[in-house]
Amino acid sequence: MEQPGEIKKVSMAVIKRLPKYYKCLGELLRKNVERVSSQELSKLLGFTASQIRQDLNNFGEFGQQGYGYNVSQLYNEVAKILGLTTSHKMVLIGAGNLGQALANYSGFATHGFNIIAIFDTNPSIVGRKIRDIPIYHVDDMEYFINSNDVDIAVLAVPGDVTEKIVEVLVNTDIRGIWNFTPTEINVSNKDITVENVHLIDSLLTLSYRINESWLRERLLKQEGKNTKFPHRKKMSFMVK
Amino acid sequence: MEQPGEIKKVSMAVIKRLPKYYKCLGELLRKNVERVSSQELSKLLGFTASQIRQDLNNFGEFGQQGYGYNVSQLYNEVAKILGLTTSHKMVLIGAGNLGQALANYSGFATHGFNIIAIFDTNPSIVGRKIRDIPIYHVDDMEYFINSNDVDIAVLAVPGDVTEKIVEVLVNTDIRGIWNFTPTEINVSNKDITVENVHLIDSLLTLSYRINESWLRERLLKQEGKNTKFPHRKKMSFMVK
DNA sequence: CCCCGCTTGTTATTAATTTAACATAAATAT
DNA sequence: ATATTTATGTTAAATTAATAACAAGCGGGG
Repeated sequence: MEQPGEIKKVSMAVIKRLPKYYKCLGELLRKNVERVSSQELSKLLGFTASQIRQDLNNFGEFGQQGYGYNVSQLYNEVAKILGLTTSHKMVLIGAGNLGQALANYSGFATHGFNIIAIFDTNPSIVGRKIRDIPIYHVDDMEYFINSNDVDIAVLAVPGDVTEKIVEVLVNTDIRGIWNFTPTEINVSNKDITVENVHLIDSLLTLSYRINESWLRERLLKQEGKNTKFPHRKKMSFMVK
Repeated sequence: MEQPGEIKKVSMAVIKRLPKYYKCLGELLRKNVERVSSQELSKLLGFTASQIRQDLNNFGEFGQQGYGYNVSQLYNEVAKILGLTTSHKMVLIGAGNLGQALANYSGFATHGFNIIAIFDTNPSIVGRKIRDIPIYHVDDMEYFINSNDVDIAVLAVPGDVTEKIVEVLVNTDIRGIWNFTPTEINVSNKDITVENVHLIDSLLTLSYRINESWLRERLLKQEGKNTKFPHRKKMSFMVK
């Protein structure tokens, strides 16, 4: 069933839960809680105890029967899994509204993610600083990234220049792109990981769920799924 | 199998894809493409044609055999499903870095989401405006929301005041909360929908995936899953 | 020292989601 | 007209994820 050297792929569903574990364990640690069972975690997180045990077993055996998990140890293990043992250097690209907000936000640094430079094209801000972080011209970005061991590029530029920036980034040693632009990024055949933050999608999802109750009524009125929407009776000609 | 009046619940997996359909169809519409098949959509979106047909059939029969979908009609249907036929009034709570960035972002308005007021407690900004949007004191929020038919509250306050704000919001006619704070919101037994945007989670997920290759090596070195981490040999006593 | 209860890691079961298959109907070409 | 192609809506199969079940190991108490 399982080849000796083969490692089972961790599903995205599990990966998405890892930050929740990490944050929850961090809180327990700050409260000086020493041990925790999967059942206790279940109550705190809202996942089933079974799921928690199975999630963690993707990465190792961190607990002990009859005891549970040592909070401090498990926290450290999850931190390792998430790659938080070393700090990460980031550059921020785009110092518009969102970019400035990200630059000013101190929450990332507490987890070891530090913005060490900002890049923009606007001559009125290039040369200035945000919270001691220097703003350079985008033209200097490629050189800077390669010579400063930057891990992550935070992309907060307008959608229409995304492609141009990505073209530059794929020629650098960057490992990940945190993409706040509305443009989807496809980096094929490169070992660059992309994480998209599409705020509009999130808002539209919220809108759907707000609208859902009304939608149900509409569907009911139509007698369920068997309603036809014959959108055209006849069409003289058609453009491909 | 299916009761006459019963409506099958639309899964979250489907809902999360709706914005992608909406955006893709919008682009086709702007390019004056008149018709599109599930196969063509498949290429554009990266989902299988089968999945697209099944997703859409959750809401009705919008296509025609041998023809495909009329782009304009399908776009309008998806817009209806997402609740985008009427515009939405939003209030922004918290005019810090992120709040200001959100207030300045014009992208929401193009989809009919308008921030009509901002609330904060900082006396140095209360009374001022951002892009013509007035900033009021949080104390006036409850009254404002109820008397102005506000649909959505955008929450961009520090995590430690989230609870206080939510306590006020549940007493209003608000329909949805778009939560940018790191604090999870649980509105039990209320018809308020919450959408969380946890940026830190997103960053940690990115970090995991960047770290993944290294992690695989580590797991391999340990000979897969059979490695024990005996975290304690002996423990004299224990604090619950 | 030994038993009892607790809690893990893992296997089995169930549920959900995705993909494939196909019967059917419209559109186009002959 | 008629045949052929196209592409849907829907049912079936396969895959993936979540939950439940349980054997085995550790801790605590007598």
